[in-house]
Amino acid sequence: MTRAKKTAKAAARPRTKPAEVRREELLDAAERLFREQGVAATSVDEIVVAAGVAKGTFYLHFEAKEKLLSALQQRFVASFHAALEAAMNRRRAADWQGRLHAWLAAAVDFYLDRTELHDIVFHEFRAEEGPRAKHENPIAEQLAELLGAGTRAGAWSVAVPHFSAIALFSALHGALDDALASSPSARKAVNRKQLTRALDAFFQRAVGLG
Amino acid sequence: MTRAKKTAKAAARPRTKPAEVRREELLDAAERLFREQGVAATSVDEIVVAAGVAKGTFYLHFEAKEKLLSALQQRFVASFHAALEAAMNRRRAADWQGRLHAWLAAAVDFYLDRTELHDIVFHEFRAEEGPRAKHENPIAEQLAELLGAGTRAGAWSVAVPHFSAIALFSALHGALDDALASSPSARKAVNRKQLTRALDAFFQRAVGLG
Amino acid sequence: MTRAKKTAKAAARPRTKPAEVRREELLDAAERLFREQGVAATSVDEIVVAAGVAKGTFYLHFEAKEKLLSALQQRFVASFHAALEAAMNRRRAADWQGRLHAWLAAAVDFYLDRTELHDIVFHEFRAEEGPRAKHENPIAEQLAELLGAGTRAGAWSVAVPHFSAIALFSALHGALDDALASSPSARKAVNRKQLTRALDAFFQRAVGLG
Amino acid sequence: MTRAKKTAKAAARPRTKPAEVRREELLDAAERLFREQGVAATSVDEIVVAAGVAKGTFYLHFEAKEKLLSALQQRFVASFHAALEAAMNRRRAADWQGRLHAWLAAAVDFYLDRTELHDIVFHEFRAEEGPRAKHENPIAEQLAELLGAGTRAGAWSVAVPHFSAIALFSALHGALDDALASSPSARKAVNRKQLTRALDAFFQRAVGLG
DNA sequence: AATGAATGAGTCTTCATTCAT
DNA sequence: CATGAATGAAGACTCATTCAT
Repeated sequence: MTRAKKTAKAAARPRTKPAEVRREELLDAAERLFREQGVAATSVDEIVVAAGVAKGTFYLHFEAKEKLLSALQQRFVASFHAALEAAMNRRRAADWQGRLHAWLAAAVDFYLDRTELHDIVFHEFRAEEGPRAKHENPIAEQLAELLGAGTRAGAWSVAVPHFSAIALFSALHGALDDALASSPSARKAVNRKQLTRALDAFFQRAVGLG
Repeated sequence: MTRAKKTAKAAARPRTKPAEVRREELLDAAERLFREQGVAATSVDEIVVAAGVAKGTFYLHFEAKEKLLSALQQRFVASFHAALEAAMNRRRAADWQGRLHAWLAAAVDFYLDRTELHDIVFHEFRAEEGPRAKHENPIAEQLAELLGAGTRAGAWSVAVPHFSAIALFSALHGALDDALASSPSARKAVNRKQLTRALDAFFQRAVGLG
Repeated sequence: MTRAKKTAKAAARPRTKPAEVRREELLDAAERLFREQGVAATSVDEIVVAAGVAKGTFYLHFEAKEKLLSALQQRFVASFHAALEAAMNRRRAADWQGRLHAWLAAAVDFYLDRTELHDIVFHEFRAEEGPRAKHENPIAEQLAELLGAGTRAGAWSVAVPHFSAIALFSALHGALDDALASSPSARKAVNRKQLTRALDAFFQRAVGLG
Repeated sequence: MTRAKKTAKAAARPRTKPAEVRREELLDAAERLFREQGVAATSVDEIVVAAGVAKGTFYLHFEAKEKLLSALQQRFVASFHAALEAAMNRRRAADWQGRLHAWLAAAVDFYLDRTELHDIVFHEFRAEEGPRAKHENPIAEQLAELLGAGTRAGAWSVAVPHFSAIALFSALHGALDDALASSPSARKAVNRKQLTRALDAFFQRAVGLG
């Protein structure tokens, strides 16, 4: 009840910003820190300092640290999804193989360019809504749709698109992780061409074109 | 709590045990707790209580909580590995398809019967020797060997066994996770038969037999 | 949340009200919340939401949360005082015993009907102007006047009215608290008749009529 | 998981003490601080500093700050009770009036010598076990027993000892509070003799000897 | 080998109050 | 009169690890 004291500090600050902007700034700051040090190792304190706001402001925009993580996850998935969609749409609608390849290539790129965030957002996140909440992986669903449509169009044959999509998405993920783990520090040195080619072959076989 | 009341309580306790035994007991206690509540939610305190030893004893056997987790991981992987090996060896050496199927079926069983531990040991574990330590996944390597040998024997054709093994292992893992996430609470109700069949088909295609 | 969406919502609201009205609304909202959850557990935020005003408006009417509590106290005491005055005045001026009894009976009723508020306003309030500010208890003073007047009129004998009033007021308060604490949940089940009779006897003796 | 750093500090400290001693030290430190600044204004941090232990040690002995307060309450009540018992027992068993007077005089003394603690322990304490937990006031019960025994012995007449005891205890409490509040800062200047005499008279009438 | 009292840095979260609009 | 985004000090509590016995 007695918190009246204050210390005059920074002079000119644009005190108030649209909620969306502030929220995004917080998200950006957190993303960077999470990338650099991991989620658990990053405190709310660090986030607010990085975002240039007071502690309380954080809780004005996120109920808890965990909710920020969820938001980050959604943001990441949404942009991943959009990138893949865009890549696919650069091919003709009827070019099924082209679309599949485009999807794959874009996924490899996106993943390799955002490794840490990907991990953070998908692995380091547990808790909330009990164990094993269906993440409702929209990326895999996107692939499933492609697989289903291609099958219906006679471009290839996939019996259970959802299943194959999940399996392929996981395979992709695993292969990339492995490649990353193998190239010690020169993370960027991973041979994308080669990797993409191998995955392409794997996908081809999976859709029955091997 | 007073120094004097020491003799009265629990007279006959085998105060000191061989290091290996104690270590194993700690591992067991931790495994159970991790399974029940997750790693982060389990404190060293709870572990020692469950193992019936004093706090300090923990640090006699493990440098840190993290090391216990590594040990648990190794223990898990080793038994997983052994189970798969055994399953494969129940087939004739020349029965490549049989061995592949046996490996897969055993993996599905092992995984579904030990879900939480698997997660804990593979997902919830980060840190230690920087990000992305090569997990040196022995399970995938085991599969890689099978794939390689089968290829050399002309049973199927897999160009880069290590790559395919990682991809298939990941696909397996992802498919199981997805299945588990979809069957709300009836976790055990996952249709193993059906799942195994789908995975079998996926594996077949992957090795070029689709 | 965006600046633009301001006109759409709740069209006709009487944005500005006379200070007194707003103040009273804030007091009402706070009273309800304090009753339901206690003072400490009620935040200014909750109060303004309940009163339907903005945070800043609170501080337009009260210097601090503490001041609101004081105001609530005064309001409570004033209405308590008025209720007792009214009850007494329903008896003839010369009917001293009747007036004393009326005072007592009204006090019991008022107290039992407003237990939580009473507590909040009298117990849960500390701080402000150092410890032990003279509460300037007007209720006790009202009783003191009655005791003094009755003594001067020869209806009974009380040597030091202020002292006896304080003591009797406290006794009343204590007895009611005890009765309330004893009747677990059926707070309203307290036997008012019986309690009033016992207090009556106690008061009689205290004024020398036992 | 990474809290290994340490700063060498104070050299010779008697690190470990019997739990009871530590607990008592914590209680003492808290009592002093509570007296000086009030319960709410005293942080656990301050308490541990005053007690010369680390933060964690506090929680080794008390589940929460609130529990410390309960413990303090019990300690206070117990010593209050004992002081009154001792005072009474300095009179002959048959000297009922003497015992009643002794109880009263001792209560006045104890109270006036420990005002702040008394307040803290009885007022500033709320919460826990729902509102209005029966404090099971042992002091009042002690008085009730005396009143009952005296009545049975024919020394005076009190119809419902428990009721009268509560009322008298409250009257005592209220009168002392009022006296304290009236003597602005010279708290110790309260005229004990006079106060005790007035209370004595009040008690006399209450037991039917007025 | 074993003990367990002690440590203390670190974490998240709350909330009364201010002030630019 | 009114708003509500922003503040930031303060608080309670946790827990991996150490070390004297």
